[in-house]
Amino acid sequence: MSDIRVLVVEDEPIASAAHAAYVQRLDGFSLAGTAPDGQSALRLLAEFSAAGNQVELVLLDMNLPDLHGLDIARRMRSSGLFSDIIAITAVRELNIVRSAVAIGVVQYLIKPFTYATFAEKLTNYRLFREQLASSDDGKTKTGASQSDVDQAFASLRTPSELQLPKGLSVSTLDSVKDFLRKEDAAVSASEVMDELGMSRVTARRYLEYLADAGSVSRAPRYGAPGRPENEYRWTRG
Amino acid sequence: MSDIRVLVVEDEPIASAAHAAYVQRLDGFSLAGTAPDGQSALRLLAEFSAAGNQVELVLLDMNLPDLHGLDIARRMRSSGLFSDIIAITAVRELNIVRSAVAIGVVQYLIKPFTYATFAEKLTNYRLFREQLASSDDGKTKTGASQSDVDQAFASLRTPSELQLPKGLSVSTLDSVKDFLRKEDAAVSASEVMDELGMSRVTARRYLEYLADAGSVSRAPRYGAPGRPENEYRWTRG
DNA sequence: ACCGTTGCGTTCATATTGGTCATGAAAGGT
DNA sequence: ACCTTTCATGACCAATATGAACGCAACGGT
Repeated sequence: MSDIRVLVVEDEPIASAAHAAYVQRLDGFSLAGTAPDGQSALRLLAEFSAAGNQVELVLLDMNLPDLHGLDIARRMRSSGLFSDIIAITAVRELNIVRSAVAIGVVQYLIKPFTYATFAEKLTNYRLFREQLASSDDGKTKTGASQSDVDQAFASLRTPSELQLPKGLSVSTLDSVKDFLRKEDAAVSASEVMDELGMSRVTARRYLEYLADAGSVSRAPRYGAPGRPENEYRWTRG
Repeated sequence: MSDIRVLVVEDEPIASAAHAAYVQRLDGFSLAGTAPDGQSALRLLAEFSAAGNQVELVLLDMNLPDLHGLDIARRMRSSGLFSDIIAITAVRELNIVRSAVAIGVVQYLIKPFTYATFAEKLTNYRLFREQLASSDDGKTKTGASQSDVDQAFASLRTPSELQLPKGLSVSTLDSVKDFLRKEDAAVSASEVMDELGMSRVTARRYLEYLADAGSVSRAPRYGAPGRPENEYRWTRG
């Protein structure tokens, strides 16, 4: 099966490069191009489409200099471009999620996100496509059943857990990530301990994992007596 | 919360009446109208929209005398109508499912279906909307997290309790659900075991199923030595 | 410069629970 | 009655947060 062609739409150069690198790193996907704003994204999509080289998936940042992501999606649909869309946003507004779903957004990523989260969403999307393709290749004359469709939709939600190192759990990692995203400032292990009600050792283990994974930066905090305390700051996005 | 306004688009009079009756029978939904073909559906939608009375959900048959369902959906998007769509079809073609998803079809029903199946899909959709509304009503300053969004998508796409997985029984599930609803606080598997007199394994299996189905939230309970115990809290209703 | 003080980093054993498997009982079909 | 299927159970091993103990790095006086 050929790769899924992906267009990355993102105005910040650093984030754009990161997302592009993520795509190339993932099996089953290939990068079709990148666009820094809505106009060029629409132009690129039209060009690819005219060349019979349709982009199948768009990673669409919702906050762009010229157009809002929802507007871009609407214009895509108006001009007959029906690529699938994964929305990426930093704003935490759930009410735009519904509008997004209505125009065919299949997944929703909240910045900043780790590579693991990114890979999970795209892999789910690929599984969704593969299930649709495999159950309908003409061999069975019965065709698709309701449960086939349900199963395909189910793979589009998020059960595919990534491989974490021994000793770490998904839900705890999520708690820590959510807390770090919420705090703009750098936080120490003790602060995470107090806020989430876990032990210092546990908090530090997860922060250290995130630091190794590159999602957070780690720096010592000087000025107070005692051994310097590490502080962690979210850097993804 | 006000009802979700639904438009039924279906050419066969008998089926149309049945679907309309189904909608009226369901809590949380009200029937906005019915249309026998694509043209009148589009006209009705435009009229409602102009009257500030936008239809929020369209039950769209894919095989209509004048237009294919996909075409209707495309024209809706082109004319700025962004109601959500549940597709209904008798043809068993999975490859059009992907196109349908790209234009914002949120669910897919294959004819013939029972009322139970119908109710399941619409209820999932309603829960999806409610979750988006509740997590974003301005009370929490943290905003939405990735897991909130994931949860909402899960309830949209998880086939819920109609076909129970092997090993689960309806009556036991009801006991567990009743107990969870009664308790406002989060409960652990052990507490369910003690209270309902079942084994821990059984209690955990049902709680885990409800967590996957999106009816309860699951979070580890920190603070005590030993492996953290999961606690479950009812989130529906 | 040196040294005691301070408080976090790091390691390890421990306490509990999560998860799986084979078993047993009960229900349903033939 | 016998067989098949289904669901709950107990026992097992694996997983994961905790607390204590020790080491380490900067601060602040001497």
